[in-house]
Amino acid sequence: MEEKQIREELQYYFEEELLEEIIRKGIHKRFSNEEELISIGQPIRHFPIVIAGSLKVLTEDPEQGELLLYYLELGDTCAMTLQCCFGNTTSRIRVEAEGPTEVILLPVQLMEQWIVKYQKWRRFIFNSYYERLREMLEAINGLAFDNLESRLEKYLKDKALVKGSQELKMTQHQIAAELNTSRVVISRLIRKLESQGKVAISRGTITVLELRS
DNA sequence: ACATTAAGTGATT
DNA sequence: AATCACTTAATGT
Repeated sequence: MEEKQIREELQYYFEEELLEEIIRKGIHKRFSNEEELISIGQPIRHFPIVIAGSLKVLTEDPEQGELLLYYLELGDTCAMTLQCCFGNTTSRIRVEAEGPTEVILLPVQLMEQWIVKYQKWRRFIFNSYYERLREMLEAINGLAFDNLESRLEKYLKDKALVKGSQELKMTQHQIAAELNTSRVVISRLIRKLESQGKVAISRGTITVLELRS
């Protein structure tokens, strides 16, 4: 993607001068599907702004597996990463490309400068915090109040929206991992959804038939 | 044809 | 809802 396109994607979020700085100081990078941007325990030097595709953010426990928290799409940035910029702590989360994705990586030192310098940046950051917190709450609500069946349903619909396609090319094993459950359980629930006409299944792909959220 | 990997299932906790 | 143990089916070499 060229500079001109980057401007187009981001111009609604930032003022001209800031946009200029983002383009000049940011590193434009492409990631392929499943590629890892940030892993747990890693010190953060850059933070990402998504300009195409999407990222997924997960927590992980070496013993207990992983859990999907939320997605980052166009114009989103990662609150957990922002936290690391201020606190100088290491990452508590893992970030991975969901399909081919393009991001702009900005050095963390710019964060504090820009907070002071640009009003729009300030708003952008606070807004990001709010959005991420809201999504996280949603994830917690799911864990606390939903059974696995409705969690799975939400997960599939969400995934279809993020991917922009109801054809999900992924194994039940992968689905199970992101919901932190076992493949066998997913297999049974998915067959149930199939019998309800909500999804269609074949080896390696699952098609979400009812796309309404 | 054979090996590997994905998915389905009954029984048990 | 998790785990085990096993089967069946699809795909790769």
